[in-house]
Amino acid sequence: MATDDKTVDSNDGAPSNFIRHLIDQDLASGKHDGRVQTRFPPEPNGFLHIGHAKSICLNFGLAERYGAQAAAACNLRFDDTNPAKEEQTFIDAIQADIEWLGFEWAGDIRYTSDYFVYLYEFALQLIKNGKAYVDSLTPEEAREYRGTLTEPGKESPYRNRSVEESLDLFKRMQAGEFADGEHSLRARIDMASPNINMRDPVIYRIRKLVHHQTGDTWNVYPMYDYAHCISDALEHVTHSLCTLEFEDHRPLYNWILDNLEIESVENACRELGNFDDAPRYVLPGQTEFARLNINYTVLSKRKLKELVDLQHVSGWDDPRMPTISGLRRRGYTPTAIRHFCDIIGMGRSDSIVDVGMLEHSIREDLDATASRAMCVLRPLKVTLLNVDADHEQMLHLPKHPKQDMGTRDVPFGKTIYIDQTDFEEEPPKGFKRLMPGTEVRLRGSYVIRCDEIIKDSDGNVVELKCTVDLDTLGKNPEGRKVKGVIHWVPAEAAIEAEVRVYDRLFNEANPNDKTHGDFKNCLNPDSLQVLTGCLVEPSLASAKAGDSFQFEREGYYCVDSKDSTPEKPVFNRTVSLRDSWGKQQGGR
RNA sequence: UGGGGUGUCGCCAAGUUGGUAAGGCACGGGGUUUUGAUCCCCGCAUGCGUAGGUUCGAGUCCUGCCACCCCAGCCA
Repeated sequence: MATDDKTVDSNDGAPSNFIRHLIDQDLASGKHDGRVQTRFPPEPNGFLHIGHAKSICLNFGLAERYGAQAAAACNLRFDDTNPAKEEQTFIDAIQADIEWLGFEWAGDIRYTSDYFVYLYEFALQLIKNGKAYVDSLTPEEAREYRGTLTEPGKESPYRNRSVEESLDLFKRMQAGEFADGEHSLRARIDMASPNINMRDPVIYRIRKLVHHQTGDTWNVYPMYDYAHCISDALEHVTHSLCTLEFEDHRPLYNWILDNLEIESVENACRELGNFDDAPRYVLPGQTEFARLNINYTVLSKRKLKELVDLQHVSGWDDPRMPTISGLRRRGYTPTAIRHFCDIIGMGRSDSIVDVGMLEHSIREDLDATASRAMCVLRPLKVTLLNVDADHEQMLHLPKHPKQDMGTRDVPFGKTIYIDQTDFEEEPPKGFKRLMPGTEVRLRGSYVIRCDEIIKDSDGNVVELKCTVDLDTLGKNPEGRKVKGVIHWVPAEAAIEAEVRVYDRLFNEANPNDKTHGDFKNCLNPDSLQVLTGCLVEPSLASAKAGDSFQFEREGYYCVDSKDSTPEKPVFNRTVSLRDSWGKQQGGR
């Protein structure tokens, strides 16, 4: 372990970052008494995507990293303050995704709604202390009073309403006496603040809805800015990490906590069992980092939801989606996703990560772990002239070229299939596969020579007749070099399969760029190519849903977890192999 | 003269008291190879948005300028 290495941690290869520096400083100064408490706070209004994975890896990763030297842990808290948009199904999916990624949250799952009673009591306290008031402006009026980016806002005529009246109105708001939008609870801060978030922000609104966790208990629901900081405080979080767009909210985050009676927050935290062993109570602090952007994809819940709703994809878990569940179904592994999150780093500048980084991560993992197999995508029949029709020979091919993963059986006989693209009657320069009169190696088998081409009436090549050099199994032919190696499957034993070849969902590097108009204009019409009649080697008969393989010379594929059956197997292409030949030929 | 941020290689990104630009991806060139894969070598910023200043010395300090991002939901 290179202890003198300042930039790269030998544990995971992740570069250091400003958040780790911050925590190191806080640990050194004793600010939080040696504790590191983070939290991952998703709103259950959609599926998690790779951008959330960055946050998950950050928050849970920090807990893992500092677990040895500090009392470090990461909570999972569903930020469920808006019953209009949230659903239990999303809660279940989010939980499953985090577990799949291999992270463990501390203790029970938390919900902001667990704290509704405290939040309500604190609101009463703010009102009593003159820090909040019930406003009765309509939402439209409130917008007008708020001012603009360059002009200050105006104070609401209800701003100086008595504490008693606000108290009464707020209680009646919760009692259900008013309709949505009739009143709101606002923090009394500064309508002239250059930071719009500080212009008496609404902290409670009326929402007469059934909540997925609390049912019909509440008629008022807290706003994010109010609920989030307090929830962090109640969980005794030390470092509250969020994305850059919340930077302007930090003053409000601090204002709320600073204007609450600290003993009451402390007591609530203790009551919840989150402040038992720490030597003293310390308020959390917010730190922001840049959210993830990846080219050729879109990472906004709103846009992903739109693709699902408009059926441009089959669902949140469509293998083309950058959601955790989509990537999982595509064949991505937790290892690859976590490695990706490590290598992209953590910064504060807006950036767009090359999707090649993601592809590199999964290739790296699958190259090391996936069993090899042969699959012919576009079959071309090959009859071996000097092999008897009843010839039966079992070949035992290694599952992996470098690691000892055992072998797989592939029968060899008179008739086989190769891929149409591995034969060219008029080959381009540099082509080293099968050509008329030339030889090529059948992977794991013999060298064959093409003697005859059979075509149909349209001139299409439909069959090749070849001769086998019987003295080339496991050894090179004498006196000559055979450069090409192509994959094949036995005609009799091969299994027919459907292969779904996925490509990037968008054709433009930045679908979010307004110059393209709506992002859906950038959709790649060829993002899914369904190939039927593909032939896979018989060893794949035992493949289970989700199993990954490298189809040699093609790419990494996995058994589709939804549509594949033993009778009709379906494979998804996770990612192609790197292809310098294809690139040289002008392919992507 | 609204506020808050960010600018280091094509893309990410280290760079912690100023001491003479890590690493990864991509790309290019070689080698090994029964996967045109993997793997292994080599190459890839006299330069850190820009113009000045301080200093023996600046990506790191100071000043001005420029570009880009975020904020006017009773969304998060």
